[in-house]
Amino acid sequence: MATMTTIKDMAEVLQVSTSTISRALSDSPEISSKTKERVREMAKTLGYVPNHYARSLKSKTTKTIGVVVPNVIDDFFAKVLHGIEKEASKYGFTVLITFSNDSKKSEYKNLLTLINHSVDGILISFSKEIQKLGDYGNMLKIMGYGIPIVMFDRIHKGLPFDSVTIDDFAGSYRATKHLYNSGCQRIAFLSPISNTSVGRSRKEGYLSALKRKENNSLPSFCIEFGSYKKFKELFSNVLKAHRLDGILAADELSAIYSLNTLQQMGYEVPREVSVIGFTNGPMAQSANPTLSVVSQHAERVGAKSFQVLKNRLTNSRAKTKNIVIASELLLRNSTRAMYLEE
Amino acid sequence: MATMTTIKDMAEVLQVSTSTISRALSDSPEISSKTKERVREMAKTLGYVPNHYARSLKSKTTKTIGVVVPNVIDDFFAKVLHGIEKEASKYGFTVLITFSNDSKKSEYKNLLTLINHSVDGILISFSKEIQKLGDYGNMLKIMGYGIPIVMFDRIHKGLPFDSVTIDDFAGSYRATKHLYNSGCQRIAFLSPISNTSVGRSRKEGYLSALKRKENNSLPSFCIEFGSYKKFKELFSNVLKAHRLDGILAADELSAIYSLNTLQQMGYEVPREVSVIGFTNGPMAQSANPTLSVVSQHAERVGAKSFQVLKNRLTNSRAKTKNIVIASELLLRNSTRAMYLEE
DNA sequence: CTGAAAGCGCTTACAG
DNA sequence: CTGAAAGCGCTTACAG
Repeated sequence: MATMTTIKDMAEVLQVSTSTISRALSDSPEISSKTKERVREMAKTLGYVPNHYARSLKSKTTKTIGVVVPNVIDDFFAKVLHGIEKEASKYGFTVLITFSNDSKKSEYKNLLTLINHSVDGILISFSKEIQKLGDYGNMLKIMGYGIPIVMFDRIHKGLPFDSVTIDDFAGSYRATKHLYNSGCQRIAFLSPISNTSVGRSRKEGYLSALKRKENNSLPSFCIEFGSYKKFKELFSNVLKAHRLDGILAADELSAIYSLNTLQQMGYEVPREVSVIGFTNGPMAQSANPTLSVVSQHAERVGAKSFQVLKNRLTNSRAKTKNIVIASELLLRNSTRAMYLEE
Repeated sequence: MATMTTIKDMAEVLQVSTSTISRALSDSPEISSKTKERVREMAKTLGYVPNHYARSLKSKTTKTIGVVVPNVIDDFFAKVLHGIEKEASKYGFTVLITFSNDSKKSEYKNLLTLINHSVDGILISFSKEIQKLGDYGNMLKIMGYGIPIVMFDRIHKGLPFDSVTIDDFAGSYRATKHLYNSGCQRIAFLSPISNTSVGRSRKEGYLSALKRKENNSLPSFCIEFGSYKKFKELFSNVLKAHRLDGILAADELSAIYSLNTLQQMGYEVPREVSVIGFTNGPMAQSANPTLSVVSQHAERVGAKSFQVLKNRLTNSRAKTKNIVIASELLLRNSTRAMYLEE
């Protein structure tokens, strides 16, 4: 901890009370402008920085929020974080970021850490583990502290918190529809996140689109896996067995991996097989051919999440809100031109 | 801020003093095990979480460190952050992360925010702006607070802080050497970070390798740019004008972009042009052909940085340390097999 | 083994 | 316009 000049130090030097210093610093109308001037100057030359802890101990508010996020390696989360930070700093809020690494235990530990750092509120996107187990007992305990919480992306509807998500169902539905409208007949869904709320919605959107196809419904092929270890083998087997001609991937990595695998196996993309992936990340943009994606507007998700939390802070009894950010289908070169108009 | 049970609440319930509660909680040998037992149980049922702020106000130490990093979108920084967080949590430290977005002003603002959050120490990787200007006056002011600081990756040697970097010069030297040993004669260096300490070392490593080639020295082509906007145009012009046959890129994006541009222009990689990039990120791994890279072991850089800071915390007067983490040349398919042994 | 008291750095109602 | 005093939630030397 740094050696800091305190209000008391300044009071001694200027021969006034600490109350006066405190008030002058917060620009209270009770203080004469002469005094304010002197105090400010002193503060500047001494490099005074208010002690955030002492202040919040009194004021019961810290202008600090906490974030619990699965990781920062995924482009989506990295961008969300950027969005949160940018928006928060506009309002003078500091952001404490923690990573759950998709583990329920460290997620809970992080939550507690944030609470004992007296954050004013918390933004959370749940770990794979808690979403898989579906056991939100930890969150009930956390609720006992009465701290405002906003869920984003990976959420749980059973919890009475505000939420910010993208329209995963609709995004997936739209992408699937685009695939068959451009001629695909045997479309597979790839997902390493089948146990998350997000993964489930995307799967439903995919299945739903296949069922609702006007004339005849199309067969579905769900390829779900826990890790990328055996991805290539798994994917190429299904590919050959069912002569797939369209791929919808629930995340960036599986989109890229499927694209690479297809090419290595000698398939031409998009002439023989079309590919659409979720997340408009750097890999999608630099792939060859460039990848058509469902863009999630991650920064906007972050910014919006902060706004919702901020509103919750000032109005704790408002009805809970569930914000949905529209995703966008960005067509690039891994999909064919359309055969039918939507 | 959450409504929390305090030590005082528990003292009332159990009819003992706050001192006893405090001591019981910190497992002081002075307290009977019976009392400890009762207190712990009570703490558990009441969901007691110690107020970190109050504690640090007394103890003058917070077990919290701050990080100032340019961004979290670059794979390198994301991984460093993971490394820091992982290592810090081993020792019960909390990590406050802030982003400078490569701006000198917000970098300074972040530093001050961290200090008034009473972090025990700070880890920093400088913004492009401060490195370009070379004006570290802000850091001198920060030094006035006497807070331990460790620089990582983008550092400034004139400052009396510990540092952790990778061997940028050697990594670049080795990569360049590999390029000409595998037959490249006209090797260019691509850099969007020419103004950073890291960028400068990599450039020197490249130039140095070209000069020291045994028989005859090779021509150098430095392509430096501030943004990727006109990358393609700039790059393809130099490429054609000088018939380049080898590329060393100082970051992941320019490596990928150059690879893509080469292919779009009809060059075969690596038969006609070889490419090596810095950063072993997801793009490099998923590129087609897979990209040979200088891997920076980013997580290790993060973990090591935390360790150095932690040591500094306990021994403030030790000689400053400059740790260098060895980089590694990972050969994949964007470079040819060797002609000459190194 | 336990308690009363002081103090960390601030803010703010109360008094003048 | 300014000051003395109490208190936020904790820790710890001092006393018993």
